[in-house]
Amino acid sequence: MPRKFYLTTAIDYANGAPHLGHAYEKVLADVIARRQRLLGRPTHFLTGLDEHGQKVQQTAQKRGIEPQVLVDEVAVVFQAMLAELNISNDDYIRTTEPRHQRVVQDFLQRLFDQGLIFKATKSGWYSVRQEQFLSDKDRAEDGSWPEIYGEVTQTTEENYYFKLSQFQGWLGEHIQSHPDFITPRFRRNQVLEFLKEPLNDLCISRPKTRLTWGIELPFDRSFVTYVWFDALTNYYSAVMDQGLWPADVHVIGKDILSPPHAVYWPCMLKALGLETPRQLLVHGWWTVNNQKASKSAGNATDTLGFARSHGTDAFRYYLCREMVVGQDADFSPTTFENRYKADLGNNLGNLVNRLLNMVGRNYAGKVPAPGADEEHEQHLRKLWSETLAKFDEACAEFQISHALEALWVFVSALNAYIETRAPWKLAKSADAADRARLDSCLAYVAEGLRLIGTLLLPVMPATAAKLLANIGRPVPTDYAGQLAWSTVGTGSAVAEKCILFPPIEPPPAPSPA
RNA sequence: GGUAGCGUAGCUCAGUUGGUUAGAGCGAGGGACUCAUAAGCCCUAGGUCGGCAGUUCGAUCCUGCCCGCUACCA
Repeated sequence: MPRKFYLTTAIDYANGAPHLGHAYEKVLADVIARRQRLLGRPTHFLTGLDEHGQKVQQTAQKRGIEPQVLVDEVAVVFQAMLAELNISNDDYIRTTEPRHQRVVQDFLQRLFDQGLIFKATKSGWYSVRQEQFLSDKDRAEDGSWPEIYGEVTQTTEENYYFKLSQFQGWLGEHIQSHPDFITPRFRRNQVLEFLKEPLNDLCISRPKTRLTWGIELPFDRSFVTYVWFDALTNYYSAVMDQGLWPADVHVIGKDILSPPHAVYWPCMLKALGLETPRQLLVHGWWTVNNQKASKSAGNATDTLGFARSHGTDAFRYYLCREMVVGQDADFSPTTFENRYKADLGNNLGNLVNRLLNMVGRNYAGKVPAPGADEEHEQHLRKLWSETLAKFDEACAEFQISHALEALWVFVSALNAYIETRAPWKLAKSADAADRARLDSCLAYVAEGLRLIGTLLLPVMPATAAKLLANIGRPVPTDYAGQLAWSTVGTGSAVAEKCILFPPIEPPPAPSPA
């Protein structure tokens, strides 16, 4: 039994509604997870919710409810999004759960006992409104404090710190000697750049006088731990009893790469004598219509509506196809509809229907055995092996968009192959050689579609399964033996008609924003 | 201000370890066909490969400078 492949997304912060960024990260991780499972690798896929902290406490206060009540509500909403996107996570961790809090406190106590957590006094400028210390870089040009900070006063506060600086040398070497630790490569360079400056020790606490909604420090109950020792620990706390550590991949956004995931987390683990995760997969951000997605504009949440209007799988396809992992990408209704109509409806969906109709008409709905093996057929088989190689290579680097691009070259080739063979003409011929060509044409398109559907299972699980069902093939649970060109489809009973991607009338255009 | 990178057809981008005609997809125009979700297929884009200078027999790909943009950092 191979060791399980363990991957995670970042846990979402329980303040606000799910938006495109949340959705994308889950879809990307889900595609990786589903593909690993199909490749025969037992997989554990974790996502979850980060529920402590100031903003949650404040929001709860404003609404006059307990923070726990608030996060229980938020958890329902976020989990509903996972269900809607057909995310196959095996577990969902919430940082208010005892199983998590226990581990966080254990971590803190162990580091405290080792002398790696110490208490220090910090004095400086403090914004009461923002409840945070300010530094000189927060000042306006003229040296004054910007309006958003409200009253700013000199304050002195005691807090606990983690001796992060002690691990700087080790971390630099670790990143140097593990070139794949941070993917894509240019993100890694940014972290190395960051490490050229000396690290400060990390403040890990807040006094309860300022913040109560958090996990208490086990060695000083008048403080709670703040942000990273709580949030990052979820990756470990969720699986510590299952022998899954270290994680193979943490899927994260570029905003939390440096320093949290690339610096704090590895150093925390090192200090605790635990292994570091194998890889951080860093994705970019989405813009919407080339504008920064913002809560106030609501544009980032509106995009989730496409999953409902065009189907979850079309939405998943679009996200995967449009974003080059690592880069930022733009979500626009126009490109969404173009992809839906062209890639999905016209190229793929229509191809399926072409096949079904012709098999129904000429072979009573049973896929024929291939007959002629001529240049066109040989070319198609060769193209498939090239496509598969490219697809695999791209997926190994998590470049799902490139993988799909390569696969669609093959989709187009099947459409072109039909034109070349012109089965509607072959069907009228009395020549036995033409009959053999017709056999091959439909057998080959059916086989091509089987392979396409199989490869698409991680990206569009339901649609790919529907495709396979409509061409009379079972849905594989393992890729072994499923991805090579074959004749397994011979004799399969195909459906009469199948519209995988029905035309969607665009909603009446609202007045342009 | 520092570091890295980018600037290629209307749009989104690929590419050339320097070498005869610089590519793809989408959009747009044209054509032949009809199995199909009015889908699919074929043909057409002549774009100073950001600007200037240099290295070279020869640069879009190398070097320098300039302009514009982006990311990370300060």
